Order: sequence, then structure tokens, then C-alpha cells
Amino acid sequence: MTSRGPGKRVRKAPAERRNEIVTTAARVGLTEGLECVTLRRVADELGVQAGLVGHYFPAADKLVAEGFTSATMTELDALLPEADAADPPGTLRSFFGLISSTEFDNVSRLWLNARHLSRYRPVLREHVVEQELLWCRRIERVVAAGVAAGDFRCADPWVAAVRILVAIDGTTAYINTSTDHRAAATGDMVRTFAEAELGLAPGALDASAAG
Amino acid sequence: MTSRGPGKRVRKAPAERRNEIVTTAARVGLTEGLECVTLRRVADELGVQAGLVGHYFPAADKLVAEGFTSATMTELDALLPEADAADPPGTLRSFFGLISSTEFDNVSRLWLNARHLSRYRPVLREHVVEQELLWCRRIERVVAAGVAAGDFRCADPWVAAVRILVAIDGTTAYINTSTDHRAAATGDMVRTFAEAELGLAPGALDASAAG
DNA sequence: GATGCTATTGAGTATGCGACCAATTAAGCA
DNA sequence: TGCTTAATTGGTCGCATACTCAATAGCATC
Repeated sequence: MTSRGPGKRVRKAPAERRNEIVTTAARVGLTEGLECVTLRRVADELGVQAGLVGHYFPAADKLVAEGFTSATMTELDALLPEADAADPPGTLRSFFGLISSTEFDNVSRLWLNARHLSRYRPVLREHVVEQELLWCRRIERVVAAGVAAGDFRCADPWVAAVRILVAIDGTTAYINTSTDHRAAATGDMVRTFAEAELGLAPGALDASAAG
Repeated sequence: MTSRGPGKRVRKAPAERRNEIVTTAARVGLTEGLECVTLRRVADELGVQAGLVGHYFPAADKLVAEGFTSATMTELDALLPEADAADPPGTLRSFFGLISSTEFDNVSRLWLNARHLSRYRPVLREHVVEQELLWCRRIERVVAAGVAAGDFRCADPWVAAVRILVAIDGTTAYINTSTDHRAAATGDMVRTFAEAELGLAPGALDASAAG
């Protein structure tokens, strides 16, 4: 839909152009996979020539990596807004509710994608490691706040955050294969695991439960 | 090392040739990644022309899928031999010992690789789903045997097997990225989770412990 | 309105992939 | 021993990628 006639040029400020390139890369990466984030694909999406994208990203790896970071930062802010410090149990209830909906599927695919691709692309790997730490710290902060408020009970918020993320990544690992076969066994696994890890009663973090 | 002079032909029985092609694909896929399993790469490895591999696998997807299956079947037999039905706790102790060694890293990478690649390759996906079920059933059998012998206590061996695998896949998800950052928090997570799931005392499945 | 800077084009190179195929030749069989 | 079959060769083609670069043209400034 972003099509102009051939030859017609739209000249933009470098910062703006670069920004829309990264945003496009993020969208393509999130919906179709990081392998589809190519100079041509992003250029087509924006209705410009591939050479232009190549001008802003002389190494395509960097484009993929920045697209990934852009996508995950946006998603994290939607899942765990940095703003609300009050009511840690409510924050986690909302969080577990969101990640168990099908809208989170593309995010699961993106993480799986990025973690595998990091095997071959060092630039991407650095970004993935940084985002993993960022996500973990964001959860850690909520846990720590809950512990301080007397809502949660756990020895080490960092360890709890790591383990909760491990549980999440374990259940989402099957997003492209046998998700359905396992739904019965893993449906509430992450939430109940988190409740146990935080010294809560079963169901305490259930978003769909009354309360 | 598998180099012959140019033009020299070695004619083999179709079954034998096909078998060594699949075995080579498995090795390349396990050590370098399934993306490296190409007609040319496998042909070079065997010292034959690419056209020959294409003759046995008119669709390259099938080669990748069969290579994956070959690799995972071999690994599963090494981790959980079908033979030993006696001593379920001992079987699991050995299993957890093996998967926490660095020799299991390539297998972790392979699963991560295959689960992502399944997004784009339906033929591979079918094989991955089948292997996931196979691995799960193999664990389920050990759990069921342990329950029957009075060693373990759990409501549903299948559910327990699924959850143990989820824990494993969660911890191995970081194999290409920030494994080290998490080692402290996840080192014994799989084992202790399994012990809880099977109604065992902490450390009961520790291979390195005395006993 | 003219000028200079540079964002942007459009075509180029090189590499790797799967797929295809006629010619060759090794090996089994009559 | 000679014949037949088919495993194997050694190329080809089309397509997609990243990357390079001289030429072009939009925009701000004078």
C-alpha cells in the first residue's frame, strides 16, 4: 500500500528515515520472522529502493538486530509497563493473562527465532542477550516490589525472575510445532509455578479468577 | 578427508548410499545447524556431486527433516535407552546427569533450531512433532514404571513427562545466548522441578550425589 | 531564484541455494 | 563375454541474498 510511481522520490530527514526502517524491520520480524528482514523486503515495504536501506545499514545484520530490539522493547512495555509500581500481584495477574492469549504467539515465535539465529549472527546475539536481561530485570523489579510490600515471599527476586522466565520459555518453545498436544498439561503450568516460586496460594495470580 | 580424484566413481547400493546421506545430514545438522544441511554441503562431505544427493532427495526439505529425525533418534537412545526397564530412579538420575553436561549442548541447539525452522518447513515440522511425542513418551514410560514400582508418586505420568520436558526446554532455550548469566539460577532447576513433580525428596535424582 | 549538500535511485557484482537433465560408466545378469 | 540397468557425473538455469557505486534530484540555505 506504500506504493509510489517509479522514479518519484521522497526525501526525509536521516533520523526519521532510519527510524521508519527499523520500525518496519521490527514489524516484518515479528509477523513473518527475522529471516524475512532483508534489505529488499524492508525497502519494498516502505516503497523505496533496496540501496537506500543498504545506505542506512551497510551490514544487514545490524538491521535485523535493531529490528528485534525495537520489537521486543515495544512488547515488553505492553506486557509490563514500567509505570505501575503499586499492586505487584495485579501486575503479574495482568502479565500472565496477556502472555497466555494468542496475541502473544508472535512474540513467542520472535524469541524462538532470535535465540536460534543468534547462533550464526553475533550482532543479533548481543541484542538478544541485552533484551533477555532487560525482561528479566523488569520481572525482578515487580517481584522485589511485591516482596517489599509483603505480597510475595521468596529468597531471591532475581532467581525467581529467571525461573519464571525459564518456565515461560519452556512452554512457548512448542509454538511452531505441537502446541495443542501439550495445552492440557501446560495450560496453567507457568502461573502455578510462579505462585509456588513466590509463596502464593494456587490461583492467586489467575487473571480469569474472581477477585 | 572424504576426497577422491575427480571423475572417479564409487557406485553403491541405493539403500546404503541413501543411508550415508541421511547420516551425514544428521551430523551436519547436529554440529553446524540445519541451515547448513544443503545438497552441496552433504555432497561435499561425502565426496560426491550435488546432483547425486538431489537424486535421492528431489526435495531438499525431506533431507533436512530426515537428518533431524536421524540425529534425535540416536540421541534419545543414548539418553534414555529403551532397554533398561528396571530402576526408574537410576534411569532418571543418569538422564539428568547427561543433559546437564556440555555434550548435550549441540542437542539443545538442534532442538531450538528445528523448532524455529518448523515455522517455515512443514515437512520438518511433521518430523519434529513426531520426535517431541517420542521423547515425551519415552520419559512417560520411565515415570509410569517408577510409579508402578512405588518409587515415584504422581497423578498422571503423561502430564509429569510433558512438564519435565517443558522445564528442560526452558533452560536450554538460552543455549545460544545468555546461558552463563542464568547458570546459577537454573543449574538444578530441572532436577528439583522433576523431584517435586514426582513426589521425591530434594536431591533424590542428583547423579552427582552419593547413593 | 540560484546553489550546494546529500538523500535517493537504479543498475552493477558476487555468492549461494534448489532444481533439472543429458551423458557417462560401474555393476549385475544372461 | 556382452548387454542392460541405473547410479553417478558435471554441468545448466532461475532465483534470492548482501553489498557497491556513480548518477540523480529533493530540499534548505543563501
